[in-house]
Amino acid sequence: MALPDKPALEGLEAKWIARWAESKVYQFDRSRPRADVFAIDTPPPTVSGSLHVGHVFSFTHTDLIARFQRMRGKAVCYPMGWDDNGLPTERRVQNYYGVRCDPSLPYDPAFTPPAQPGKQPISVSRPNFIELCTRLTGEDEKAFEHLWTHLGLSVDWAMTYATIGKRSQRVSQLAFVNLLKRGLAYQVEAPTLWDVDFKTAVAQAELEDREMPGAFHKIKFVIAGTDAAIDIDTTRPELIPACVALVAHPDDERYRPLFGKDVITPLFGVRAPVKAHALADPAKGSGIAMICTFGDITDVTWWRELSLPVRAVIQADGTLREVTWGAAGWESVDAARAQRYYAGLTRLSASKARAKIVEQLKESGDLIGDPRPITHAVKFFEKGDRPLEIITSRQWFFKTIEFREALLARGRELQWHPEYMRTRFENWVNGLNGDWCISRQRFFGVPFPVWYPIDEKGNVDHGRPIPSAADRLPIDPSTDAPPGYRADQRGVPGGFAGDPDVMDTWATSSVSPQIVCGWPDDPDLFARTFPMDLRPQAHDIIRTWLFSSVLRTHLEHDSLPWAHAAISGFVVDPDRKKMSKSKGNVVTPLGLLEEHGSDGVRYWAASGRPGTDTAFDTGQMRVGRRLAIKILNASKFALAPPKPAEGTAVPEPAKAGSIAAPVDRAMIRSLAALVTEATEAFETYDYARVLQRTETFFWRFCDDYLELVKGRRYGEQGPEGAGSANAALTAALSVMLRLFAPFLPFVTEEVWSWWQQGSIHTARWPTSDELLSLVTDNSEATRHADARAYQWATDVLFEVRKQRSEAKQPLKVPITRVTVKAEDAAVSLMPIVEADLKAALRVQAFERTIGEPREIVVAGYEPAPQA
RNA sequence: GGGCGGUUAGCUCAGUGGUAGAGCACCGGCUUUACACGCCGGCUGCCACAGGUUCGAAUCCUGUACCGCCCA
Repeated sequence: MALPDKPALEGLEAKWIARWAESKVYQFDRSRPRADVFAIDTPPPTVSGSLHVGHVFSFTHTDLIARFQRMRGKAVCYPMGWDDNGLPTERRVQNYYGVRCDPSLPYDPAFTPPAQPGKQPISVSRPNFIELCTRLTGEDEKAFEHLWTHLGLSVDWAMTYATIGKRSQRVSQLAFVNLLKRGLAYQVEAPTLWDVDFKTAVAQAELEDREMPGAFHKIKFVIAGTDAAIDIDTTRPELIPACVALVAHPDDERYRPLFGKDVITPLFGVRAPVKAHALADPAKGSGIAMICTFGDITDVTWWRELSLPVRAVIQADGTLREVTWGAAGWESVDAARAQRYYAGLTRLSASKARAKIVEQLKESGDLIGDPRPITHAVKFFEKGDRPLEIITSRQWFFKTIEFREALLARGRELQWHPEYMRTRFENWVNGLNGDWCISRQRFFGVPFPVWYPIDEKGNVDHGRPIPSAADRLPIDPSTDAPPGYRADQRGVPGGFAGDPDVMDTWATSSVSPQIVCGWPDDPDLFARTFPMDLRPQAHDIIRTWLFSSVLRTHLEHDSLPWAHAAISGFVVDPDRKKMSKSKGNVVTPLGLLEEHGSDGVRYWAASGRPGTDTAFDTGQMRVGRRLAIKILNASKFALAPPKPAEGTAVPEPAKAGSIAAPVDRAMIRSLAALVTEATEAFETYDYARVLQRTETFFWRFCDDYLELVKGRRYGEQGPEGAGSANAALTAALSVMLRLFAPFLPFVTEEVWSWWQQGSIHTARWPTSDELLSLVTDNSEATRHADARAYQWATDVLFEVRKQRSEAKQPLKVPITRVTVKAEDAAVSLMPIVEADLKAALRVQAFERTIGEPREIVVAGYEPAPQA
């Protein structure tokens, strides 16, 4: 193959993306045994979102490892998944098409969405809605795949899965049915974290604290049977009608006398006991708190541990329900008065009810002073807009809490990169306060493969769920009938009802290893890939994806899902802030790839070690691009035919023992040391070091070594010197290209194709042995002597260059004489390197004397010819 | 409130006990037949702060400050 006259980066992506796809270089060879396989549990990106630089950053890291392992000879199982399941897709579909899902409507096969979303959303049936979700995610997936291939991810696209796909549904439902059989999945009516806008349950893992303005309201509670009163500070006075008790710390002297007594709630006149519990914080407000049904998570704990009654007022849409005061459970010392006050609150949202009740409390004289503004942490659904409420409802749960110790042990068993990320996991596991709620009141998700019998009176019997048979999965209980029933028995007395909910998206993505590895339908694939080798992901989803995956595999397979977890950092602004959504979207990843080249962008991404937040820096991308160009040009030079007259033939690979010149041997040996270092660093996921060391070596190689051998390689010192130099050049180039290949897959593949067979990405990772076998003499004494000679040559090179630069002499002007004074050991090296130095520096003569200190002096330049 | 990381040149970052480093930026010089997306050279530092250990500390220990994050 010919060397290009003027090599360039332009067009390399398009050229190699097509050829790699054609030749299937990244195809997973599933005939290989487990020991030869490296399996990666790639994070499935949310296709309804947009890919941003953070994705490019972290997915590049995974690709570096995948490419390294492939070159080490592993069959790399590197799939891509699409997370199209769940709320983000529903929201996007609603906005994109201007529709909303109404599960009560029948399917309309003729429905087509309007070209432009209208002002009023169109109501569509659940099957129609799901069709739109599928359609839009299909388009999104294409755009994502285009970006990933453009970035050069070495994914086996034949293995792609989607979290809403048939196979994912089957695995997800099957795993659920297994846990149900073992009693590890259960359904219960219990207080649940609830988003009032989305009207869905959410899990602890989806919570976030937000600092919000609020106010302490000091409210008077009369002690029953006395005229005395105590003051309660609360931020949620609207929950006074839901108050079931007061609570203070058992050691709190101020309130100890009240324990066991009752108080009467203001406005509503409800008798409520005063209880003691260690979770009451004496320093918060007045030190005694209302327990309501339910104001926050602590209320739930108190309710459970103190065996308190339920008096819930907030309903699923976030408004206050209707209450008949005086009825059972709503007893009041003055029901008429309670009813009068409560009438003003009914059907108000929590925040409006708060304003209203404050007026009422002022009027009744039960509010002491003015509300005192504070800011406090309020729990939100991470995707929500209003504070979470706690609503009692029927939900499915996976048992989690009883496995706390086992999960911590799994966390210790897992190899984390970096190590300290394990702490995040442990913090989270130790802070778990309940089992994992997996029901979501959504539409586009994996349904629960469960039905319920309807009794003769038409009541749904949730106590006797009918799970699907495993071999029928996946099923949809809203269209399929349970075993032993006919389809027309749906919703009628004596018939059945399908579970209306879908699973938490993490309940599906947490079985991604099982989905990818073929569990349980392809035991051969499973045996070759599971447990997997690597889970790469960002640190913000340790508590969700990593945690839930470890839990699911622990429960299903009693093992870890993977041996290693590599946790990438975030991309941050130069001012250390997390790249904001708006900012991240301004720089489109595809634009970056086009502007700086995929190799350039990957170079920047590869500088971020695992766990380290990395500044978005187009300067580094430009540096990467320049490196790629330098590789093209240096390769062209290194591969140039030894005698230009011989045309365009590229040299043969170097043969054993063909490198004999001391300078060449020294260069090859230091490259061998680099290979050892790089391999070790890669094995410990320190890819950033591999790139940095290789780059430094390569640049020195170009600036010093290439310059030193420029004359010799063309035969100025005879055929032996030329042979050694050319053998060293090709051997070094071959190794450096392979070291760079995981980072700069396009430019290295291009250069490789000039003179090698096959793809560099399936070439053998370099070893120090392959380099050392090429040099003639590796005895201890020779190694030292060669290293000293090379060092001495570069010392002289630097010194003469410096003097030329200071003298402002053009490089083409020959230096007539350089005097060298140095210790004997150095001067005696001159015969070895003098010819190389003369050629590299355009020095006509060296004059050497023994003495110290060292002095290297340029004695004169050839006078410029008169113009 | 508890914890984890970080703080090194103007910027981005290497550097785990032995004379402070790289790239970018900046300044000066140079069209050298691989490369001007280049080459040669130069400038740049109380290694956040305060103590301690040590012959010796950017590096180990203690504390403080600030930045980011996790958990409660």
